[in-house]
Amino acid sequence: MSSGESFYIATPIFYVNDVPHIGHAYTEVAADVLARWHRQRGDDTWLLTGTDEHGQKILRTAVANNTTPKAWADELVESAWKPLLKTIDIANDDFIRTTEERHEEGVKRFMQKLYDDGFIYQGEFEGHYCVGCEEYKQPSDLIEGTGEYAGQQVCAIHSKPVEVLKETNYFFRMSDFEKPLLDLYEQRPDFVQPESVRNEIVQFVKQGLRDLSISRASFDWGIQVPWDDKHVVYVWFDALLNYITAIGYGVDDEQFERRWPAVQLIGKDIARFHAVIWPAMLMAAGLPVPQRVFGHGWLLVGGEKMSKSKLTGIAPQQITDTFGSDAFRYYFMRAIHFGQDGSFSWEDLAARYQAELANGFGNLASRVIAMVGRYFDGKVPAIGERTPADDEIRRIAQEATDAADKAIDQFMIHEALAEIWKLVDALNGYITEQEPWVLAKNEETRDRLATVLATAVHGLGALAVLLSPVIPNATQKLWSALGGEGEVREVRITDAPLWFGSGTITPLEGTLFPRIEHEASGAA
RNA sequence: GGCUGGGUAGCUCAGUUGGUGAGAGCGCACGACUCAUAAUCGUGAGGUCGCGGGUUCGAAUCCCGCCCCAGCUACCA
Repeated sequence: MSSGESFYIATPIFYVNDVPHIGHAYTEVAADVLARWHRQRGDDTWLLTGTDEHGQKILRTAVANNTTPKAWADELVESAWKPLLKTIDIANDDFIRTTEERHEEGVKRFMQKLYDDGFIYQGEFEGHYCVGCEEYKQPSDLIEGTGEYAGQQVCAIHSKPVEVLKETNYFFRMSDFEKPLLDLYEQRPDFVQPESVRNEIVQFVKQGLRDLSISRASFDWGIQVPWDDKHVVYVWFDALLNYITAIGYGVDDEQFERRWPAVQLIGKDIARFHAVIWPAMLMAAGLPVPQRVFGHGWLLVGGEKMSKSKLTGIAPQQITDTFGSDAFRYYFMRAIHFGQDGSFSWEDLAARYQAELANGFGNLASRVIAMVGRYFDGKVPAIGERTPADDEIRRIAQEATDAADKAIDQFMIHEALAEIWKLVDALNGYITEQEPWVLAKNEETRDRLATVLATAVHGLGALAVLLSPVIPNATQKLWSALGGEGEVREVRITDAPLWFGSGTITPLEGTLFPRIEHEASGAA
């Protein structure tokens, strides 16, 4: 694609009360890979992530921990969430917290506008309130009572009748947007992706939309409704707005115009909020809807959805401690068809690490670098007369670059990697067939040896550039070893197959991906 | 119940608008090679394409029914 375009990509913001697990990390890595790729394509790229810090749940846990919600959130942001980004090498451009002033002011501005324009009205929210749970229950959470409560609907947790309570709330006229939303899905089939998520959303909206209660008066940990200080904004309404408050909605028009609309990467479980409520809010405010909302699948552990409530959550650090962040990033991007659910297992992770990263890519770098060192004292030789085999390597490098770039455009990260890996395999095969160690035995084939090794070095350089968005650390090491100039992450993707470095090779310290001796499975 | 996906080699998965003997990677077996991280390269074995019907000259691919798995069915995020 052409360069210089704006590419603003946002991840969902973390609910601070959650415990970071590989699901969070997965979304972040995917967004980061896309962002890094676009940067290397020369696009005007911006990656946003952050934290969602309001709501009753946080207030409660803060109180339970004898602290204030703000202090509680501060603690979690510093101890859990920012470290997570570091653990997996996320190069985000901004980090927004919903307790920041820029966000709170933006939310108030947005609310006021919708209120002034008649999209918000006061109404009565009626719900089934369970005193035990201290919250409203959905009809589906209720069960038929037994014993003394026979015939009544009772809370499934406390087995006691729920009270029907009314609360005066502010409502957003979401029902007004049923038709516009359906038109949007119709006119822009790729607005919600992948197809499976889109179908769910379309079906849902076709069933009809109700207005949305967007304020709460029963607690105060949230952003005040500008015209009524007894109410705070419903957390989701507040949280969704981070995508625009972070880029200067209402205060920095230049920045806003430059970035918006965003590409939004989410887990499919929150597709409804991002593909229904969020665009409806934007339409009400007269703003463009996101460029695209992409809902990726879940990580399945042992065939089940990994979740916070079940104990299947795995901390990213468990993996990076053993395999490193590059391997973490590579594994999840390669092994899982982006958009679909994918299974995670320690066995698969270890197997792919070994077969693909260590034996495939890492070893390729080792053997090439070793031979240049041995046969040419580390000086990358000049290419002589080329044979069809040499040209074929160039062709594959070019093809991998084009195909990967195309795949990234469609968010098919796994496919981009598969395309790039064709070059890894081709180079390993090329070296085996050309037998440079045989050529080295005879002075008459010295020129041929030079051409073969130079071709291999150039291929490795292309790989360093192409894989940089996914495995930034190993590729930088390789790039430096090959004598590449500057930072590999600053080399244009399209220049990958055109790198014909002829400098001096500095042997790697150790290997790119060292073998990992057994007991790799930290958790059985 | 309704809706959305999925059920293809031991494992993880590809299979466009139906068409030459159903594919890849890993794993496994055998062979080649030795530059390299006991790495690499080649060859091979392995499948009633969930089940039962139907349409068709021909279906993993279309239609009907059924079974199994997962998710969604809105205001906790």
